[in-house]
Amino acid sequence: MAYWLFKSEPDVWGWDAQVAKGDKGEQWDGVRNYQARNNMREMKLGEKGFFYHSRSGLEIVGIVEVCAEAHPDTTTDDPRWECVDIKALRPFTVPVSLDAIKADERLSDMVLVKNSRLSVQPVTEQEWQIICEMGQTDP
DNA sequence: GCCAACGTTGGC
DNA sequence: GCCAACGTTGGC
Repeated sequence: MAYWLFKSEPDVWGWDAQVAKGDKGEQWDGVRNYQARNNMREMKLGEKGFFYHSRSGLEIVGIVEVCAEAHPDTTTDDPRWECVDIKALRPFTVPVSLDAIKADERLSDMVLVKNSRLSVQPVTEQEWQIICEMGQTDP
């Protein structure tokens, strides 16, 4: 069981928008980066990920679940781009800020810290546990 | 809003 | 296949 992290600008597509889609979820479209796409191809039904607000949020605000595996991105005719569907699972009791993540030595290898530009990224099980604890939320 | 870092494109 | 130019992302 792998864990993931999805980044989005809250002004464009935030947690509230994701929650509003309910259990059907929504495709994570618009990704035009091979690394991010490859990560989505790896995702299996039922795997979980963090939902992170970039730019004007800079914090992890909730947990999402993959509810459809990789399929063509319907927002483009270019067959190279695929995406998964995700649905909101539960919000964090306490959002976990980028500052808090950077301040924790155990999280210094996180992709979020090392490669801030990757919008869909893997999270290790250890990182998953630590961050859920920080957010006072069930993993 | 700025700009560094990174990814992609395209001419050679 | 290299690399300069360009576009985008995202922290600050």
